[in-house]
Amino acid sequence: MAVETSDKPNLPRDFDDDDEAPLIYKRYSTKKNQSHSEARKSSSHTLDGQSYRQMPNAPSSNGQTSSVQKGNTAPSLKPSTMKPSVGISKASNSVVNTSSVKLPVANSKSPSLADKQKMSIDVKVEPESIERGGKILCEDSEDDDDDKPLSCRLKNSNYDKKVMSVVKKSSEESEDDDNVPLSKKLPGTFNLGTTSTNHDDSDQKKPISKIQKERENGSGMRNKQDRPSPMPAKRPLDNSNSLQPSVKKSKVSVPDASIKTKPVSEKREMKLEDDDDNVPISQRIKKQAMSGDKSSSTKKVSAKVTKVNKSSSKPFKKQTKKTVKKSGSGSEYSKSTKLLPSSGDGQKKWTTLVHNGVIFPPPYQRHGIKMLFKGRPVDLTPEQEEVATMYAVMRDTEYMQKDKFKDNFWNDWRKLLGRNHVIQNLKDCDFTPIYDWYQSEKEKKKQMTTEEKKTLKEEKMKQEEKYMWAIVDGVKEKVGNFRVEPPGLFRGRGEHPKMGKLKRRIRPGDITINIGKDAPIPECPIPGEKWKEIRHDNTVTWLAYWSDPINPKLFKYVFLAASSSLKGQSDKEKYEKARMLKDYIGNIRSAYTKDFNNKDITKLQIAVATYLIDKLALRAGNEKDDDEADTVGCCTLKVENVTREPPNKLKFNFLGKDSIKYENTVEVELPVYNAILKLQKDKRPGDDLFDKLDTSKLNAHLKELMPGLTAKVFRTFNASITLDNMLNKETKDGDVGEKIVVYQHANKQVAIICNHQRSVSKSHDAQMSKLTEKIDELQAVLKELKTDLDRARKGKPPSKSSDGKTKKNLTPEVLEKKISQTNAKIEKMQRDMKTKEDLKTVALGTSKINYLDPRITVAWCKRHEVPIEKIFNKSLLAKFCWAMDVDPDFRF
DNA sequence: AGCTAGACTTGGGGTTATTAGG
DNA sequence: CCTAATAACCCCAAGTCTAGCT
Repeated sequence: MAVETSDKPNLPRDFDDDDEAPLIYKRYSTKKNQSHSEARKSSSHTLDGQSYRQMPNAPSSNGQTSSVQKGNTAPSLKPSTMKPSVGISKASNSVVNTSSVKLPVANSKSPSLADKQKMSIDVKVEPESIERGGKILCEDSEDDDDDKPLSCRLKNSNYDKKVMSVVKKSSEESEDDDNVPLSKKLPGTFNLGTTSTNHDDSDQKKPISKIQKERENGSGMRNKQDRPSPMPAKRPLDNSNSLQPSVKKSKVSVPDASIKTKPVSEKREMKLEDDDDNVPISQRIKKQAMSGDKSSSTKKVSAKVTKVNKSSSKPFKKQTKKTVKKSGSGSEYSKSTKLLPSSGDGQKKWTTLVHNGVIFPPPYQRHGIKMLFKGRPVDLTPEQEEVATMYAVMRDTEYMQKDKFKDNFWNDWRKLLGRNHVIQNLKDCDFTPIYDWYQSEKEKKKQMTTEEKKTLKEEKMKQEEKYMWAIVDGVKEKVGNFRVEPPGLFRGRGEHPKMGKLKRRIRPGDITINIGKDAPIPECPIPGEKWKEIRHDNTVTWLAYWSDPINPKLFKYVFLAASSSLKGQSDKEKYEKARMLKDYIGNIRSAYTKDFNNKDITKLQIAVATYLIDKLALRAGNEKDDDEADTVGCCTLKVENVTREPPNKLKFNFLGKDSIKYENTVEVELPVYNAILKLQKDKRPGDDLFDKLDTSKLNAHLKELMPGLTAKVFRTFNASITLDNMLNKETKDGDVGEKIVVYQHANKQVAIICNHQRSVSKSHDAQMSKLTEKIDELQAVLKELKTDLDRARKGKPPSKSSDGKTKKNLTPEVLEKKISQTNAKIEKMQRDMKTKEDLKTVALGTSKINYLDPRITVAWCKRHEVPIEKIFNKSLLAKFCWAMDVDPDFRF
């Protein structure tokens, strides 16, 4: 279905954009999907249909894959495991991965989990695969799906149904292909996965059959497309949309195949995940064994191991992810899923990369409002005025109370003013006129009609549209931050030594662009200027960078958005690593526990530090320069940050990342308490608690315990395992609302563990007292109702209301009902107040975004029929599209 | 072995959009 | 419908960690 439409296509390119543009325009969802798919790959549209078909095939594929299955019932895929072998020959790796096929048994097609699995499984995998069937299907079946809650989709039943229906259709269209192909397909896909990156080479090397498949799948198409992209600069985007047709034509050979049948879409290896989970065990075992050896063995050995992992990890990339998206709508979520190109090779992050560079903030427009110096208006040049305005506008912030801020500002501003300027100090400056002007501008903006605002917004959109997308390996992906940071006064957090300094304007000459070799170089948007440098480095993911004007040693990067395949993949790898820790944590804990008494002071410090990182989820604590705020993490804790409270408690008090205060008193095992005592002895308050330790030593040690293990993995691990445990322990039967409360409660525990705080909103107190007031009012009402009830029972008329009016004569029954209603209202308000007070300093969002494996949440939602969108907002859904088809039984 | 540049993740706050309350 | 509260999203600072160099 979709396919057909896609072909039609003529959807204006705009549409495509829209589609992708996530959120905003859903309406086109259907189309979008199509377009979307198209965009991703030329072949894609056709593919969609195919993909469905594949599903059916899946079973057959399974058969093929059976070998895989043999390996482990569970999934085979775990690339990671494979890695070792991989290390040997990268190419092979990829292939292996592809096998992703996991599978499920070939059970019947009954819709159930099996189907789902199949879906995911399915297939073939091509690296480039596009979207996953599941979503697509859904969309196809119902355009409106977009609007519908994901939950529906997620739910097995729905999902299955859709799938099935789709399948049928697909099958009807071209069953044969599916069936036959599988065997062939599988291999082919695999290869693709690996080779996908180098089309040319791969083709040559690949077996013919594989190649054919590729073409059929469309992957081949994709490649082709990619190549073309190089040509025109902008075209790429458009191309993606329109391309297919053109492509087909252009590409002679391909077209037919793609168009016609074959479909096989590329599917992704979605299932990989599941497989991984399952599979992993075996792998894990292996790993453990290895690790064990390592630990015992010399460091060298361990080191080697680590490397292996890394290499292996890379292969992961291939796996695809799946996308949730629905289809077209993919627009909303990520778009494609594609797989990752990176093949086994070590570092390659992409093969083709096309984008339009970055957009600059508009030039300064002078307002001409004169500030005062010693009460007299002062003339300023536009440059001077711009900086004065930056300062004037910050009048209401806390920075204005800080001398450091003012000093730094004055130093930089004075350079612009010059020594002999009328303005000789900051103290006698009066920025009020500028401040007032700014306030009135703000007010004007506010007063604009919604219509005007809308127009303005659309104009901006139009301007920025071309910068919002990049095409990575033929797939259109959202760019994260394509806007160059505007000039301003540096707002460092905490007592930052550089606060208030002028962050100068960034110009094209500051910016290095990274782009595919064949891609058109983005036109410099500022006439007469040019980019600093153009690079074609496919071992990194950034599209552009410039050096931070405040600290030239630092870079500011432009990356793809969180919803992109590239980011999704690394996100998934992060969680897989954390899950791996689950298998090692027992040994790690017993190992450090033993070392609490170690005579070797370095070992003792490592043990205690690891304990704190594990138990308290502290950050590693890198060394910091003097020109940064003075904050600490585990390795940089000072003696004064830890207070012993006999007999066995430790009180922590320090400023962590972002100068957020960490205050916590915890009971610890006696050996730890004593170790701290020992570490503090003979040291001054400002000395390092762990004077023999730094993050590199600590991480080096951790890597001996588990491949790839670093300090931050513990945070991810503890956060996710906590969520998983709490959800599974506390979820009871009940309505959705109650289940959500359970989720939020678990989420809150995680936030507390990670010390994710937020500042109390300015209006918090006001809001609380307002609530209290309302409760009081209700209490009064309640009292009155009770009085009236008494009177009514005695046949007396109601009491006079407070304002003296007479009330209606109500029956006791009615009054009783009102009383219970009021009581319920009061209780609810009290509960709300409690949660509000409870959460006033806790930020739930950070852990959701960074620490909680989304698969835990998705699986839980599926199991308990909670619509996923009740937990994840649109951004999160897009970011976690790779996790959406997780098996409901998934456990972290 | 230690150092540093580089690259990428994590984080809170401010702003804007959406929903709730009246 | 209008205002207030809440949620979503953007911004960019501040961490972590790796790799390559000496």
